[in-house]
Amino acid sequence: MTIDKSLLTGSTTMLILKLLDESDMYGYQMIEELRKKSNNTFELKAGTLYPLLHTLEQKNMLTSYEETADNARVRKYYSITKKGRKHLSEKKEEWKAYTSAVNDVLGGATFATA
Amino acid sequence: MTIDKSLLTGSTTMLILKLLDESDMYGYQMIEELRKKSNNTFELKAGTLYPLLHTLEQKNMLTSYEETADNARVRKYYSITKKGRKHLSEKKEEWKAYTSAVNDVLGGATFATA
DNA sequence: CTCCATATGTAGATAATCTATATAATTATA
DNA sequence: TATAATTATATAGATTATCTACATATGGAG
Repeated sequence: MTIDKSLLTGSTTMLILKLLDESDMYGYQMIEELRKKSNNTFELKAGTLYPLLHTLEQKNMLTSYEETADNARVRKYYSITKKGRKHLSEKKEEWKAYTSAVNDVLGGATFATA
Repeated sequence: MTIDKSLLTGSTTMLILKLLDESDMYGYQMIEELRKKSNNTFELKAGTLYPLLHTLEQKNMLTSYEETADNARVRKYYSITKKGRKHLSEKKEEWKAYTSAVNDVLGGATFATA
């Protein structure tokens, strides 16, 4: 298997797809969810997320629809597609291979469990 | 602890420092070592490595010296400094925190061990 | 002698993310 | 009720890491 060179910088895409694999969400909600699930490690910026969502939609990994919340505020929900799920699955494999390789260099099994 | 935003793209620096933490090496050797230790996952390019080594030397994380090999070829060896070791230690902590956070989002303990 | 591996290096391109800025509605606060 | 903070989406421009491509030169194999 070939590791995508952009995996390091591209892990944000994987995380977004993972969130949407669990349920449809709107942008602002993704930022909050990512922050919570990672124990405040990820503070994804709006300026990073929205262009990324637009790109993923163009690539047919996501579809979107607008929905009016109780308070009459309009939110844009995103839904993962079959193509998006396939991409997520591939990225997860790459992530495992990459972290495993880094841990090998950092000292093998002794490091990862330290 | 705050996670360095450039950790994703910056893991190459950590890996280079780790190699030099074990023994002095010259550039070409680092590429080979990284490839071997990672089971061919990392194919670091010369165009990535050499400018990176120069930058790390400027930042006093490394020092260098030239040595003539048996075959009369001159090699430029790099040695890690105290400052470099401190930086490596910090990067390793960030790496652990980051991968842990990603794995949390990807499904917690069930993912990492799957 | 020619080709390949070794060895170091720079320039320019690409891509991911960030900061800064913009807009606007809702909710909380004084 | 005015004002500030939060919610919500969006774009432009800057930064940075890495890559590809190119340049140079030596040593060893055929």
